[in-house]
Amino acid sequence: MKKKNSYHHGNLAESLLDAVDQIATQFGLEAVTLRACAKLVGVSPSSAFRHYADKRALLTAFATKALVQLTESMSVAKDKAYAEDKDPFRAVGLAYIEFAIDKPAFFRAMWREETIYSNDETYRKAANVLSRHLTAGFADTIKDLDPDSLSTQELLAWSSVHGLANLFVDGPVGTDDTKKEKIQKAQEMLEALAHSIT
Amino acid sequence: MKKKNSYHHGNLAESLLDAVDQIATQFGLEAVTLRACAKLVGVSPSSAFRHYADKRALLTAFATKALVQLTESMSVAKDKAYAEDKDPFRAVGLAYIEFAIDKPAFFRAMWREETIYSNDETYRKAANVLSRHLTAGFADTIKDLDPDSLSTQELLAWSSVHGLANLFVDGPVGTDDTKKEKIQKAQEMLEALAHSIT
DNA sequence: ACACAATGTGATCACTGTTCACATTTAATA
DNA sequence: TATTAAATGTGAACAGTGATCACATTGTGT
Repeated sequence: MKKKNSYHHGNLAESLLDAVDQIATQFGLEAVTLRACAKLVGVSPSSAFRHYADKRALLTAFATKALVQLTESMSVAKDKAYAEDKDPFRAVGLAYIEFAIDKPAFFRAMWREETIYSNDETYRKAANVLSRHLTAGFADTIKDLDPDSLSTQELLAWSSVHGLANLFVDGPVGTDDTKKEKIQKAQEMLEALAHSIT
Repeated sequence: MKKKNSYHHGNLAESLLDAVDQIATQFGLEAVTLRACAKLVGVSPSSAFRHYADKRALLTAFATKALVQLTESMSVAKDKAYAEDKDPFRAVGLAYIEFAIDKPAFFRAMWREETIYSNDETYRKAANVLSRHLTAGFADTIKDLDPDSLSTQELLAWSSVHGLANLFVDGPVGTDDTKKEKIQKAQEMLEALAHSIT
């Protein structure tokens, strides 16, 4: 990770994203400051603008990274489910919720329209990929006629999973629960949901 | 609404909440500024601190107001459903989603842990009342053994509704839809959900 | 009528995002 | 290799932000 000890940093764009993660994880997304990120990376505040037009652009890149990571998590979970001959639907749904629990900073940033440029091209592309992987994860349990538009079943599945993740991260559900207890609740919900969908 | 034209405003605490609503609705929650609120109300910036310890305290009050309003909306919808001999479950769920569509600023502020004092007493009280009304709205269609803890069915119901509301407000679902189209999707989802719960 | 609590003000502080002329380094070209 | 151009980092500045505090004004209870 560390490069030259001299004038040029070498990997500033990526390092700034790490700084955002670190600060957001520790103090919350609202506490993320360009200056704090710069200081954490060991660089002057203004240097950030060589890589990101805006603070908002930086957060957009961060949100994009979150989308990619979540997609990856779901993909892994799905493959694993297939390999172990388990239900991919439950696995993918659980991966979604687990991501939110494990990386709340990323999860929160992902869809926060007001703090990112949601029209940014790479962001939109990542969002589309995620959407595809979501429906693909459901593909074996849900009849999907049109892969480009969400069916009602898919919408129900996504909404439930997304809703529970949000209730865990920002809402009043599971506040005093351990991670295991949360996972337990999530599994129960997915169970009930699976019955209504299959 | 307008009071004296003199030194004392007369209703500053409440007026500031209106200002938050107005600014957040027009420019987004992130654009809400103490100074902008004060200016909108026609008062000096520092006067806000006589009524709210913090900017965060102001936003907490705003979130509390949102909780109360949503509770009221669901309550009305439930009563209406009973009066018209319709399914209260669908009515309450739809009210939740419709609130998010109609008042995104309130909806967003409601659960944003990072920008409010979620331990504030009146906030917690309002959150509890909402939680009760939610489960009460489901009461006729969902068997509820323990009214103090959410059953799996209730959790699924709340998650779905909350998730779709979030996907509409901040996420990638229904971005180009009219309100009617969103409502339509919501009803379809609730329909599918009702089948799995009853 | 008077004192006192409540409420609003203006000046001021540290901090934020952002800009810009400038410094330093790397890469490309001759 | 020597020289130039592009990329990248810097420091000083700017207006706008939340917050504080002594002070000004008004309302209330005795």
